[in-house]
Amino acid sequence: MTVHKRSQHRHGSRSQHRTQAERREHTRQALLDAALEQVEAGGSFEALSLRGVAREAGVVPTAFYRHFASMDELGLALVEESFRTLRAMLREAREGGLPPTRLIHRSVAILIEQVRTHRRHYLFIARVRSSADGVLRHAVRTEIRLVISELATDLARFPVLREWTTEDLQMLASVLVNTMIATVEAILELPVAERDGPADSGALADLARIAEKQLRLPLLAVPQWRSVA
Amino acid sequence: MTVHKRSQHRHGSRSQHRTQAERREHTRQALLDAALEQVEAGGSFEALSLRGVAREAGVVPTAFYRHFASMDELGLALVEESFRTLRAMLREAREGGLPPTRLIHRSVAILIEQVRTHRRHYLFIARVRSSADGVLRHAVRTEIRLVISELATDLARFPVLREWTTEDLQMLASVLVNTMIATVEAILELPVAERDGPADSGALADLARIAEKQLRLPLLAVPQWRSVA
DNA sequence: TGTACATCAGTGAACGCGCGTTCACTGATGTAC
DNA sequence: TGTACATCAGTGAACGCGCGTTCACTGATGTAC
Repeated sequence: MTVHKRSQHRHGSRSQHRTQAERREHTRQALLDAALEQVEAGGSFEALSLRGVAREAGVVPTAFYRHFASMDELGLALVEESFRTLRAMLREAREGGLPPTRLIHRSVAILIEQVRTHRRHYLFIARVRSSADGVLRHAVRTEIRLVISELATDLARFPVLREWTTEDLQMLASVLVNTMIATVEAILELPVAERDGPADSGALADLARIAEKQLRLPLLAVPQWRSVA
Repeated sequence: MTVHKRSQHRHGSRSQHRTQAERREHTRQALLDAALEQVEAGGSFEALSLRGVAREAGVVPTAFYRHFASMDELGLALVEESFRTLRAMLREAREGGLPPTRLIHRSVAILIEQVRTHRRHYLFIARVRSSADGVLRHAVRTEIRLVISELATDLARFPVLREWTTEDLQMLASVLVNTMIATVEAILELPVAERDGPADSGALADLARIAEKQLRLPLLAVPQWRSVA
Protein backbone atom coordinates (compact mmCIF):
# COMPACT_ATOMS: atom_id res chain seq x y z
CA MET A 1 0.00 0.00 0.00
CA THR A 2 1.39 3.33 -1.08
CA VAL A 3 1.08 6.34 1.13
CA HIS A 4 -0.08 9.35 -0.81
CA LYS A 5 2.27 12.18 -0.05
CA ARG A 6 0.41 15.37 -0.63
CA SER A 7 3.38 17.40 0.55
CA GLN A 8 5.32 16.51 -2.56
CA HIS A 9 3.10 18.91 -4.53
CA ARG A 10 3.28 22.63 -4.52
CA HIS A 11 0.32 23.95 -2.57
CA GLY A 12 -1.72 25.17 -5.46
CA SER A 13 -0.53 22.63 -8.02
CA ARG A 14 -3.82 20.70 -8.18
CA SER A 15 -5.84 23.77 -9.07
CA GLN A 16 -5.12 27.02 -10.84
CA HIS A 17 -5.45 29.41 -7.91
CA ARG A 18 -2.81 32.05 -7.96
CA THR A 19 -3.67 34.41 -5.13
CA GLN A 20 -3.94 33.58 -1.43
CA ALA A 21 -7.48 34.93 -1.40
CA GLU A 22 -8.59 32.59 -4.18
CA ARG A 23 -6.96 29.64 -2.52
CA ARG A 24 -8.58 30.52 0.80
CA GLU A 25 -12.01 30.80 -0.78
CA HIS A 26 -11.49 27.51 -2.60
CA THR A 27 -10.79 25.65 0.65
CA ARG A 28 -13.68 27.32 2.44
CA GLN A 29 -16.08 26.21 -0.26
CA ALA A 30 -14.55 22.72 -0.22
CA LEU A 31 -15.33 22.49 3.50
CA LEU A 32 -18.94 23.62 2.97
CA ASP A 33 -19.37 21.18 0.08
CA ALA A 34 -17.83 18.35 2.08
CA ALA A 35 -20.31 18.91 4.90
CA LEU A 36 -23.29 18.97 2.51
CA GLU A 37 -21.93 15.88 0.80
CA GLN A 38 -21.77 13.95 4.05
CA VAL A 39 -25.23 15.08 5.15
CA GLU A 40 -26.58 13.88 1.80
CA ALA A 41 -24.70 10.60 2.17
CA GLY A 42 -26.77 9.87 5.24
CA GLY A 43 -25.39 11.75 8.19
CA SER A 44 -27.09 14.27 10.40
CA PHE A 45 -25.19 17.53 10.54
CA GLU A 46 -24.65 17.10 14.27
CA ALA A 47 -23.06 13.70 13.74
CA LEU A 48 -20.46 15.09 11.33
CA SER A 49 -16.94 15.38 12.67
CA LEU A 50 -14.60 18.26 12.04
CA ARG A 51 -11.92 15.75 11.03
CA GLY A 52 -14.25 13.94 8.66
CA VAL A 53 -15.27 17.15 6.91
CA ALA A 54 -11.64 18.29 6.61
CA ARG A 55 -10.67 14.87 5.26
CA GLU A 56 -13.35 14.99 2.56
CA ALA A 57 -12.38 18.56 1.70
CA GLY A 58 -8.80 17.40 1.17
CA VAL A 59 -7.20 19.42 3.93
CA VAL A 60 -5.65 18.62 7.26
CA PRO A 61 -7.94 19.00 10.33
CA THR A 62 -6.18 22.08 11.62
CA ALA A 63 -6.76 23.93 8.35
CA PHE A 64 -10.46 23.91 9.28
CA TYR A 65 -9.81 26.54 11.95
CA ARG A 66 -8.52 29.00 9.35
CA HIS A 67 -12.15 29.25 8.16
CA PHE A 68 -14.52 28.39 10.99
CA ALA A 69 -14.15 28.47 14.75
CA SER A 70 -16.39 25.41 15.12
CA MET A 71 -18.70 23.08 13.23
CA ASP A 72 -21.61 25.23 14.39
CA GLU A 73 -20.15 28.22 12.59
CA LEU A 74 -19.81 26.17 9.43
CA GLY A 75 -23.42 25.10 9.92
CA LEU A 76 -24.58 28.72 10.05
CA ALA A 77 -22.70 29.39 6.80
CA LEU A 78 -24.59 26.46 5.27
CA VAL A 79 -27.91 27.84 6.50
CA GLU A 80 -27.05 31.10 4.76
CA GLU A 81 -25.98 29.38 1.57
CA SER A 82 -29.07 27.15 1.52
CA PHE A 83 -31.51 30.01 2.04
CA ARG A 84 -29.75 31.99 -0.68
CA THR A 85 -30.82 29.14 -2.97
CA LEU A 86 -34.35 29.12 -1.55
CA ARG A 87 -34.76 32.87 -1.89
CA ALA A 88 -33.64 32.73 -5.50
CA MET A 89 -36.49 30.27 -6.05
CA LEU A 90 -39.01 32.57 -4.38
CA ARG A 91 -37.89 35.46 -6.56
CA GLU A 92 -38.38 33.28 -9.62
CA ALA A 93 -41.82 32.18 -8.41
CA ARG A 94 -42.96 35.76 -7.79
CA GLU A 95 -42.02 36.89 -11.28
CA GLY A 96 -44.23 36.05 -14.24
CA GLY A 97 -47.99 36.45 -14.48
CA LEU A 98 -50.64 36.09 -11.80
CA PRO A 99 -53.46 33.90 -13.20
CA PRO A 100 -54.53 32.22 -9.93
CA THR A 101 -54.82 28.53 -10.81
CA ARG A 102 -51.78 28.46 -13.07
CA LEU A 103 -49.91 30.18 -10.28
CA ILE A 104 -50.33 27.16 -8.00
CA HIS A 105 -49.33 24.77 -10.76
CA ARG A 106 -46.30 26.87 -11.64
CA SER A 107 -45.19 27.21 -8.02
CA VAL A 108 -45.26 23.45 -7.45
CA ALA A 109 -43.37 22.88 -10.71
CA ILE A 110 -40.69 25.35 -9.66
CA LEU A 111 -40.46 23.74 -6.24
CA ILE A 112 -39.93 20.28 -7.70
CA GLU A 113 -37.32 21.52 -10.16
CA GLN A 114 -35.50 23.31 -7.33
CA VAL A 115 -35.36 20.25 -5.11
CA ARG A 116 -34.02 18.32 -8.09
CA THR A 117 -31.21 20.76 -8.85
CA HIS A 118 -30.36 21.87 -5.30
CA ARG A 119 -31.20 18.68 -3.44
CA ARG A 120 -28.42 19.05 -0.89
CA HIS A 121 -29.52 22.51 0.23
CA TYR A 122 -33.13 21.47 0.79
CA LEU A 123 -32.05 18.27 2.52
CA PHE A 124 -29.83 20.30 4.81
CA ILE A 125 -32.65 22.71 5.66
CA ALA A 126 -35.11 19.88 6.27
CA ARG A 127 -32.71 18.07 8.58
CA VAL A 128 -31.57 21.09 10.55
CA ARG A 129 -35.13 22.39 10.93
CA SER A 130 -35.89 19.61 13.42
CA SER A 131 -32.39 18.97 14.71
CA ALA A 132 -31.33 19.20 18.34
CA ASP A 133 -28.78 21.93 17.68
CA GLY A 134 -30.63 24.96 19.02
CA VAL A 135 -28.49 27.51 17.20
CA LEU A 136 -28.97 26.01 13.75
CA ARG A 137 -32.58 25.01 14.34
CA HIS A 138 -33.49 28.55 15.34
CA ALA A 139 -31.63 30.03 12.40
CA VAL A 140 -33.65 27.86 10.02
CA ARG A 141 -36.98 28.42 11.76
CA THR A 142 -36.39 32.19 11.78
CA GLU A 143 -35.73 32.16 8.04
CA ILE A 144 -38.89 30.15 7.44
CA ARG A 145 -40.92 32.54 9.57
CA LEU A 146 -39.59 35.36 7.39
CA VAL A 147 -40.66 33.51 4.26
CA ILE A 148 -44.15 33.09 5.71
CA SER A 149 -44.38 36.80 6.50
CA GLU A 150 -43.32 37.75 2.99
CA LEU A 151 -45.90 35.42 1.54
CA ALA A 152 -48.54 36.99 3.81
CA THR A 153 -47.57 40.39 2.39
CA ASP A 154 -47.91 39.08 -1.15
CA LEU A 155 -51.30 37.60 -0.35
CA ALA A 156 -52.52 40.90 1.05
CA ARG A 157 -52.35 42.34 -2.48
CA PHE A 158 -55.11 40.09 -3.78
CA PRO A 159 -58.47 41.87 -3.70
CA VAL A 160 -60.27 39.04 -1.85
CA LEU A 161 -57.68 39.18 0.92
CA ARG A 162 -57.34 42.92 1.27
CA GLU A 163 -59.60 43.11 4.31
CA TRP A 164 -58.06 40.19 6.18
CA THR A 165 -56.37 40.78 9.53
CA THR A 166 -52.62 40.34 9.77
CA GLU A 167 -53.07 37.28 11.95
CA ASP A 168 -55.37 35.62 9.46
CA LEU A 169 -53.01 36.36 6.57
CA GLN A 170 -50.14 34.84 8.54
CA MET A 171 -52.36 31.88 9.35
CA LEU A 172 -53.14 31.30 5.67
CA ALA A 173 -49.52 31.78 4.63
CA SER A 174 -48.47 29.23 7.27
CA VAL A 175 -50.85 26.64 5.90
CA LEU A 176 -49.44 27.13 2.40
CA VAL A 177 -45.81 27.07 3.51
CA ASN A 178 -46.40 24.01 5.72
CA THR A 179 -47.79 22.22 2.70
CA MET A 180 -44.76 23.23 0.67
CA ILE A 181 -42.42 21.97 3.38
CA ALA A 182 -44.28 18.67 3.62
CA THR A 183 -44.04 18.36 -0.17
CA VAL A 184 -40.29 18.99 -0.15
CA GLU A 185 -39.85 16.40 2.58
CA ALA A 186 -41.90 13.89 0.59
CA ILE A 187 -39.77 14.50 -2.52
CA LEU A 188 -36.59 14.06 -0.49
CA GLU A 189 -37.92 10.70 0.72
CA LEU A 190 -38.41 9.38 -2.80
CA PRO A 191 -36.03 6.55 -3.73
CA VAL A 192 -33.45 7.49 -6.35
CA ALA A 193 -35.28 5.63 -9.12
CA GLU A 194 -38.39 7.81 -8.77
CA ARG A 195 -36.55 11.02 -8.13
CA ASP A 196 -36.35 12.12 -11.75
CA GLY A 197 -39.57 10.46 -12.81
CA PRO A 198 -41.74 11.61 -15.72
CA ALA A 199 -43.65 14.84 -15.34
CA ASP A 200 -47.08 13.33 -15.89
CA SER A 201 -46.99 9.94 -14.15
CA GLY A 202 -45.09 8.15 -11.41
CA ALA A 203 -44.53 8.91 -7.76
CA LEU A 204 -43.18 12.41 -8.36
CA ALA A 205 -46.19 13.37 -10.48
CA ASP A 206 -48.52 12.01 -7.77
CA LEU A 207 -46.80 14.20 -5.21
CA ALA A 208 -47.12 17.22 -7.47
CA ARG A 209 -50.82 16.64 -8.15
CA ILE A 210 -51.59 16.17 -4.45
CA ALA A 211 -49.54 19.19 -3.48
CA GLU A 212 -51.52 21.33 -5.92
CA LYS A 213 -54.80 20.10 -4.44
CA GLN A 214 -53.55 20.77 -0.92
CA LEU A 215 -52.72 24.34 -1.87
CA ARG A 216 -55.97 24.87 -3.76
CA LEU A 217 -58.17 23.60 -0.91
CA PRO A 218 -57.51 26.33 1.68
CA LEU A 219 -57.52 29.02 -1.01
CA LEU A 220 -60.93 27.80 -2.13
CA ALA A 221 -62.26 28.64 1.33
CA VAL A 222 -61.03 32.23 1.23
CA PRO A 223 -64.25 33.86 -0.10
CA GLN A 224 -66.27 32.32 2.75
CA TRP A 225 -63.80 33.02 5.52
CA ARG A 226 -64.75 36.54 6.55
CA SER A 227 -68.39 35.74 7.03
CA VAL A 228 -67.46 32.95 9.42
CA ALA A 229 -64.62 34.33 11.49
CA MET B 1 -13.47 12.68 46.87
CA THR B 2 -15.30 9.54 47.75
CA VAL B 3 -15.81 6.84 45.20
CA HIS B 4 -19.35 5.56 45.24
CA LYS B 5 -19.17 1.82 45.44
CA ARG B 6 -22.38 0.49 44.06
CA SER B 7 -21.15 -3.06 44.56
CA GLN B 8 -21.46 -2.71 48.32
CA HIS B 9 -25.22 -2.87 47.93
CA ARG B 10 -27.23 -5.92 47.17
CA HIS B 11 -28.35 -5.71 43.59
CA GLY B 12 -31.94 -4.91 44.25
CA SER B 13 -31.43 -2.98 47.46
CA ARG B 14 -32.35 0.43 45.98
CA SER B 15 -35.69 -0.77 44.71
CA GLN B 16 -38.13 -3.41 45.78
CA HIS B 17 -37.79 -5.80 42.85
CA ARG B 18 -37.78 -9.37 43.91
CA THR B 19 -37.90 -11.40 40.74
CA GLN B 20 -35.36 -11.41 37.92
CA ALA B 21 -38.11 -10.50 35.44
CA GLU B 22 -39.09 -7.39 37.40
CA ARG B 23 -35.50 -6.32 37.77
CA ARG B 24 -34.91 -6.84 34.05
CA GLU B 25 -37.97 -4.79 33.11
CA HIS B 26 -36.93 -2.06 35.54
CA THR B 27 -33.51 -1.69 33.89
CA ARG B 28 -34.99 -1.79 30.39
CA GLN B 29 -37.35 1.03 31.24
CA ALA B 30 -34.51 2.96 32.90
CA LEU B 31 -32.56 2.76 29.63
CA LEU B 32 -35.55 3.99 27.60
CA ASP B 33 -36.17 6.81 30.08
CA ALA B 34 -32.50 7.79 30.10
CA ALA B 35 -32.50 8.10 26.31
CA LEU B 36 -35.68 10.24 26.32
CA GLU B 37 -34.21 12.33 29.11
CA GLN B 38 -31.06 13.06 27.14
CA VAL B 39 -32.98 13.86 23.97
CA GLU B 40 -35.11 16.32 25.96
CA ALA B 41 -31.98 17.80 27.52
CA GLY B 42 -30.87 18.87 24.09
CA GLY B 43 -29.35 15.95 22.25
CA SER B 44 -30.38 14.41 19.00
CA PHE B 45 -31.05 10.71 19.33
CA GLU B 46 -28.23 9.93 16.91
CA ALA B 47 -25.77 11.87 19.02
CA LEU B 48 -26.55 9.83 22.14
CA SER B 49 -23.93 7.32 23.17
CA LEU B 50 -24.61 3.86 24.47
CA ARG B 51 -22.30 4.58 27.39
CA GLY B 52 -24.02 7.85 28.21
CA VAL B 53 -27.45 6.24 28.23
CA ALA B 54 -26.24 3.38 30.40
CA ARG B 55 -24.59 5.85 32.75
CA GLU B 56 -27.79 7.84 33.17
CA ALA B 57 -29.78 4.65 33.64
CA GLY B 58 -27.43 3.70 36.47
CA VAL B 59 -25.99 0.56 34.90
CA VAL B 60 -22.65 -0.42 33.47
CA PRO B 61 -22.31 -0.09 29.65
CA THR B 62 -22.26 -3.83 29.07
CA ALA B 63 -25.60 -4.26 30.81
CA PHE B 64 -27.11 -2.38 27.87
CA TYR B 65 -26.59 -5.41 25.65
CA ARG B 66 -28.82 -7.53 27.87
CA HIS B 67 -31.73 -5.46 26.54
CA PHE B 68 -30.87 -4.04 23.13
CA ALA B 69 -28.41 -5.14 20.45
CA SER B 70 -27.74 -1.52 19.48
CA MET B 71 -28.88 2.04 20.03
CA ASP B 72 -31.01 1.71 16.90
CA GLU B 73 -32.95 -1.11 18.51
CA LEU B 74 -33.55 1.03 21.59
CA GLY B 75 -34.69 3.80 19.25
CA LEU B 76 -37.27 1.53 17.67
CA ALA B 77 -38.56 0.64 21.13
CA LEU B 78 -38.93 4.37 21.80
CA VAL B 79 -40.82 4.87 18.53
CA GLU B 80 -43.20 2.15 19.68
CA GLU B 81 -43.59 3.63 23.14
CA SER B 82 -44.11 7.15 21.77
CA PHE B 83 -46.76 6.11 19.29
CA ARG B 84 -48.54 4.14 21.98
CA THR B 85 -48.95 7.52 23.71
CA LEU B 86 -50.05 9.19 20.49
CA ARG B 87 -52.59 6.49 19.68
CA ALA B 88 -54.07 6.76 23.15
CA MET B 89 -54.64 10.44 22.37
CA LEU B 90 -56.32 9.64 19.06
CA ARG B 91 -58.63 7.19 20.79
CA GLU B 92 -59.56 9.87 23.29
CA ALA B 93 -60.14 12.39 20.50
CA ARG B 94 -62.40 10.02 18.58
CA GLU B 95 -64.61 9.36 21.56
CA GLY B 96 -67.21 11.90 22.65
CA GLY B 97 -69.69 13.71 20.47
CA LEU B 98 -69.38 14.90 16.89
CA PRO B 99 -70.57 18.53 16.69
CA PRO B 100 -68.22 19.78 13.91
CA THR B 101 -66.87 23.09 15.21
CA ARG B 102 -66.51 21.95 18.81
CA LEU B 103 -64.72 18.90 17.45
CA ILE B 104 -61.89 21.08 16.12
CA HIS B 105 -61.67 23.04 19.35
CA ARG B 106 -61.68 19.86 21.40
CA SER B 107 -59.03 18.18 19.24
CA VAL B 108 -56.64 21.10 19.58
CA ALA B 109 -57.22 21.23 23.35
CA ILE B 110 -56.47 17.51 23.65
CA LEU B 111 -53.35 17.93 21.52
CA ILE B 112 -52.01 20.72 23.72
CA GLU B 113 -52.72 18.81 26.90
CA GLN B 114 -50.97 15.74 25.47
CA VAL B 115 -47.84 17.63 24.53
CA ARG B 116 -47.79 19.07 28.02
CA THR B 117 -48.05 15.72 29.79
CA HIS B 118 -46.03 13.58 27.34
CA ARG B 119 -43.60 16.20 26.11
CA ARG B 120 -40.67 13.78 25.77
CA HIS B 121 -42.55 11.39 23.51
CA TYR B 122 -43.66 14.11 21.11
CA LEU B 123 -40.22 15.69 21.14
CA PHE B 124 -38.70 12.32 20.30
CA ILE B 125 -41.14 11.78 17.41
CA ALA B 126 -40.56 15.29 16.06
CA ARG B 127 -36.78 14.90 16.16
CA VAL B 128 -36.64 11.43 14.68
CA ARG B 129 -39.15 12.29 11.94
CA SER B 130 -36.50 14.39 10.18
CA SER B 131 -33.39 12.66 11.47
CA ALA B 132 -30.71 11.13 9.29
CA ASP B 133 -31.20 7.67 10.74
CA GLY B 134 -33.12 5.97 7.94
CA VAL B 135 -34.44 3.12 10.06
CA LEU B 136 -35.98 5.34 12.74
CA ARG B 137 -37.10 8.04 10.32
CA HIS B 138 -38.97 5.49 8.24
CA ALA B 139 -40.54 3.91 11.29
CA VAL B 140 -41.92 7.29 12.35
CA ARG B 141 -43.06 8.32 8.87
CA THR B 142 -44.80 4.97 8.41
CA GLU B 143 -46.69 5.44 11.67
CA ILE B 144 -47.72 8.93 10.63
CA ARG B 145 -48.90 7.69 7.25
CA LEU B 146 -51.05 5.17 9.12
CA VAL B 147 -52.53 7.92 11.27
CA ILE B 148 -53.38 9.90 8.12
CA SER B 149 -55.10 6.87 6.57
CA GLU B 150 -57.16 6.29 9.68
CA LEU B 151 -58.21 9.92 9.73
CA ALA B 152 -59.18 9.63 6.06
CA THR B 153 -61.40 6.67 6.99
CA ASP B 154 -63.02 8.68 9.76
CA LEU B 155 -63.61 11.59 7.40
CA ALA B 156 -65.29 9.33 4.87
CA ARG B 157 -68.13 8.82 7.35
CA PHE B 158 -69.23 12.47 7.15
CA PRO B 159 -72.09 12.91 4.65
CA VAL B 160 -70.39 15.78 2.77
CA LEU B 161 -67.32 13.63 2.19
CA ARG B 162 -68.99 10.35 1.33
CA GLU B 163 -68.51 10.83 -2.40
CA TRP B 164 -64.87 11.89 -2.25
CA THR B 165 -62.23 9.73 -3.91
CA THR B 166 -59.71 7.92 -1.71
CA GLU B 167 -56.91 10.17 -2.99
CA ASP B 168 -58.82 13.32 -2.11
CA LEU B 169 -59.65 12.03 1.36
CA GLN B 170 -55.98 11.23 1.94
CA MET B 171 -55.08 14.66 0.62
CA LEU B 172 -57.46 16.35 3.06
CA ALA B 173 -56.32 14.17 5.96
CA SER B 174 -52.70 15.06 5.15
CA VAL B 175 -53.43 18.76 5.31
CA LEU B 176 -55.05 18.34 8.72
CA VAL B 177 -52.27 16.11 10.11
CA ASN B 178 -49.57 18.41 8.71
CA THR B 179 -51.19 21.28 10.57
CA MET B 180 -51.28 19.21 13.74
CA ILE B 181 -47.61 18.33 13.36
CA ALA B 182 -46.67 21.96 12.78
CA THR B 183 -48.66 22.90 15.89
CA VAL B 184 -46.88 20.29 18.00
CA GLU B 185 -43.52 21.54 16.75
CA ALA B 186 -44.50 25.11 17.58
CA ILE B 187 -45.51 24.11 21.11
CA LEU B 188 -42.25 22.25 21.58
CA GLU B 189 -40.38 25.42 20.58
CA LEU B 190 -42.06 27.53 23.25
CA PRO B 191 -39.71 28.68 26.01
CA VAL B 192 -40.36 27.07 29.38
CA ALA B 193 -42.06 30.19 30.76
CA GLU B 194 -44.80 30.12 28.11
CA ARG B 195 -45.14 26.37 28.06
CA ASP B 196 -47.84 26.18 30.71
CA GLY B 197 -49.36 29.54 29.95
CA PRO B 198 -53.00 30.46 30.60
CA ALA B 199 -55.64 28.83 28.46
CA ASP B 200 -57.09 32.07 27.13
CA SER B 201 -54.11 34.36 26.55
CA GLY B 202 -50.36 34.14 26.02
CA ALA B 203 -48.26 32.40 23.40
CA LEU B 204 -49.83 29.00 23.94
CA ALA B 205 -53.35 30.36 23.53
CA ASP B 206 -52.27 32.14 20.33
CA LEU B 207 -50.96 28.88 18.96
CA ALA B 208 -54.21 27.12 19.82
CA ARG B 209 -56.37 29.80 18.21
CA ILE B 210 -54.31 29.81 15.02
CA ALA B 211 -54.25 26.01 14.87
CA GLU B 212 -58.03 25.96 15.07
CA LYS B 213 -58.29 28.44 12.21
CA GLN B 214 -55.83 26.45 10.15
CA LEU B 215 -57.92 23.33 10.60
CA ARG B 216 -61.21 25.12 9.95
CA LEU B 217 -60.02 26.75 6.71
CA PRO B 218 -59.59 23.64 4.53
CA LEU B 219 -62.72 22.07 5.99
CA LEU B 220 -64.63 25.19 5.04
CA ALA B 221 -63.75 24.50 1.40
CA VAL B 222 -65.13 20.99 1.45
CA PRO B 223 -68.66 21.77 0.15
CA GLN B 224 -67.21 23.52 -2.90
CA TRP B 225 -64.51 20.98 -3.68
CA ARG B 226 -66.41 18.45 -5.78
CA SER B 227 -67.73 21.05 -8.19
CA VAL B 228 -64.17 22.22 -8.85
CA ALA B 229 -62.09 19.05 -9.04
C1' DT C 1 -39.11 -28.04 53.77
C1' DG C 2 -34.05 -28.35 52.53
C1' DT C 3 -30.26 -28.81 49.38
C1' DA C 4 -27.62 -28.69 45.16
C1' DC C 5 -27.28 -26.94 40.73
C1' DA C 6 -28.71 -23.82 36.70
C1' DT C 7 -29.85 -19.50 35.01
C1' DC C 8 -28.93 -14.97 33.92
C1' DA C 9 -28.97 -9.65 35.00
C1' DG C 10 -25.52 -6.89 35.93
C1' DT C 11 -20.09 -6.15 36.72
C1' DG C 12 -15.44 -4.39 35.71
C1' DA C 13 -11.14 -4.54 33.23
C1' DA C 14 -9.30 -4.10 28.86
C1' DC C 15 -8.77 -3.10 23.78
C1' DG C 16 -8.18 -0.20 19.81
C1' DC C 17 -10.10 3.92 17.47
C1' DG C 18 -11.48 8.48 15.94
C1' DC C 19 -12.33 12.61 18.01
C1' DG C 20 -11.29 18.06 18.97
C1' DT C 21 -7.71 20.94 19.94
C1' DT C 22 -2.66 22.62 20.86
C1' DC C 23 1.54 23.85 18.91
C1' DA C 24 5.57 24.96 16.28
C1' DC C 25 6.41 24.62 11.43
C1' DT C 26 6.78 25.45 6.12
C1' DG C 27 6.81 27.68 2.05
C1' DA C 28 4.21 30.29 -1.42
C1' DT C 29 2.14 34.82 -2.07
C1' DG C 30 2.20 39.74 -1.06
C1' DT C 31 4.52 44.20 -0.21
C1' DA C 32 7.82 47.92 0.82
C1' DC C 33 11.78 49.95 -0.80
C1' DT D 1 12.90 45.67 -12.15
C1' DG D 2 15.18 43.32 -8.06
C1' DT D 3 15.65 42.21 -3.24
C1' DA D 4 14.52 41.52 1.55
C1' DC D 5 11.03 40.88 4.74
C1' DA D 6 6.02 40.06 6.26
C1' DT D 7 1.95 37.61 5.88
C1' DC D 8 -0.76 33.69 6.27
C1' DA D 9 -3.09 29.21 4.27
C1' DG D 10 -2.14 24.89 5.06
C1' DT D 11 0.99 21.08 7.56
C1' DG D 12 1.99 17.28 10.77
C1' DA D 13 2.98 15.50 15.31
C1' DA D 14 1.14 15.08 19.68
C1' DC D 15 -2.20 15.11 23.66
C1' DG D 16 -5.90 13.31 26.44
C1' DC D 17 -10.71 11.59 26.15
C1' DG D 18 -14.97 9.07 25.48
C1' DC D 19 -16.50 5.79 22.51
C1' DG D 20 -18.40 0.66 21.20
C1' DT D 21 -17.43 -3.87 22.02
C1' DT D 22 -14.97 -8.25 24.01
C1' DC D 23 -14.46 -11.17 27.80
C1' DA D 24 -14.43 -13.74 32.00
C1' DC D 25 -16.71 -12.84 36.28
C1' DT D 26 -20.18 -12.58 40.42
C1' DG D 27 -23.88 -13.45 43.03
C1' DA D 28 -28.89 -13.31 43.56
C1' DT D 29 -33.00 -15.62 41.83
C1' DG D 30 -35.12 -19.81 40.04
C1' DT D 31 -35.81 -24.87 39.83
C1' DA D 32 -35.44 -29.93 40.32
C1' DC D 33 -35.35 -33.37 43.56
